[in-house]
Amino acid sequence: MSGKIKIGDVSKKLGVSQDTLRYYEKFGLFKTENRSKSGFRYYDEETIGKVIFIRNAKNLGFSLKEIKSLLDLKVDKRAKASQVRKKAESKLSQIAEKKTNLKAIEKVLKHLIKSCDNDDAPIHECPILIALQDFHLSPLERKSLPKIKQKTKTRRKP
Amino acid sequence: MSGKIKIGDVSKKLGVSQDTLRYYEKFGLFKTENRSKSGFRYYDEETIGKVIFIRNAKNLGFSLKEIKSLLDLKVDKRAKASQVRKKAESKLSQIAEKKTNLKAIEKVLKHLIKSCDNDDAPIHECPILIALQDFHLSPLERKSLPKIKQKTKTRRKP
DNA sequence: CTTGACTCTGGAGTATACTCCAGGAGTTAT
DNA sequence: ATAACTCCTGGAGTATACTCCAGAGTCAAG
Repeated sequence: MSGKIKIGDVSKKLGVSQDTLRYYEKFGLFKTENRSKSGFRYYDEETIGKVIFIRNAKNLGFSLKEIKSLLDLKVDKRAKASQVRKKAESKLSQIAEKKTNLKAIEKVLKHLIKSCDNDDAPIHECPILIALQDFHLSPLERKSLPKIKQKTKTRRKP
Repeated sequence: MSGKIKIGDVSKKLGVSQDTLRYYEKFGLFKTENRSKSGFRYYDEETIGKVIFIRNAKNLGFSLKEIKSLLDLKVDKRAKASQVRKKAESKLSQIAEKKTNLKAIEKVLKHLIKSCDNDDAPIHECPILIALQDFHLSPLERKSLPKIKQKTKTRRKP
C-alpha cells in the first residue's frame, strides 16, 4: 500500500463513492494535485479533511455551492468568523421555514386522515379525495402560488 | 369569450402556468379532449377540478407520480377509501421523518451558532468551521451514509 | 512477470418538475 | 378586415447531485 491514500481508501473510510469524490473535485470543492505518474489520485490529510467537511456540511443541509463558499471562506485570511456564523444563521432560518411548512402539511394531513373513518366506503365518498378537490384547501405554501410570471403578453418583439 | 374556458383563463384563476398545465397533461394527470378545431384546449369543470386537486396534493407534498395514482384511484369503481387513507398515512410518515431530520439539523446548527461567540475572530479560529472538520459530527441522516454500493469489484465480465 | 484489483477520463443518463423558445397558426375585439 | 392577442407542438434547457459506463491504462502482491 506504500502509504499513499488512494480514492478507494477514502471512499471506504468516509462512505463517499469514488464517483462522488471525483464529482466533488470537478465541482471545485478541492483539488488532488498529488498524483501518481499515471494519474492516480493520492489524498493527503488536508484533502481528506475537506471531504469530511463536505460530508458534514451536506448533512446540515448545505448545498455543494454553499459548501464551496464556506471552503473558500476558510482559506481567506481576511475573513472573520462572523461571516461563517451568518451563513449558519441563514441556513438555520431556511431549516426553520421548512419545518414550519412541514408542520402545516402534517396538520392538514392528520386532519384529513382523521376525517376518513369509514374504511370500506366507496372511493367516491372518500373524504380525503373530496377535500383535495376543494379550491380553498391548504393555506400552506402560499408563496408558491403567485409565481406565474409567464410572459404570454410580454413576448419580446421580433 | 363565448363561454369556452381556455388555458390562459385556468392559468390565471388557479395560479398555474400554461406550460405547467400542458406539462401536467403530458404527464398524464388529465386530458383535454375538448379542443377548438385548431387545437386550443377548452377546459371543462371536471378538468379544472383535477387541476385544483393536483395543486392541493402538491401543496401537501405529493409528487406528480403519487398524484397520478391518487387520481387513478379516484375513478376506480372498486377502490375503497382506505386505500387513499393509506397513501395519506404514508405521506404523513414521510413528512414526520423529514421533520425529525430537520429538527436534528436545527439542533446542531443552533449549537454551532452558539459556539461562535467572537465575531471578530479570524477565520481559522472559527468554531463552526472547526466543528465541520470533525469526523464525528452529525449523528444525523445516518441513513444517507451506507449507500455506496459502487461495484468497482463487481464489474460484470466482458 | 503475471494477473487480479484498482484507477483514469469523458460523457451520457437519472430523477423531479418545470421553464423557455421557435415557428406557425387560430381567435377576438373593433 | 385587421391588429392585437392567445394558443399550439416539439424539443431543448435548468437546477441539483450524483451514478453508470466504456475503453484503457496502472499498481501491488505473489
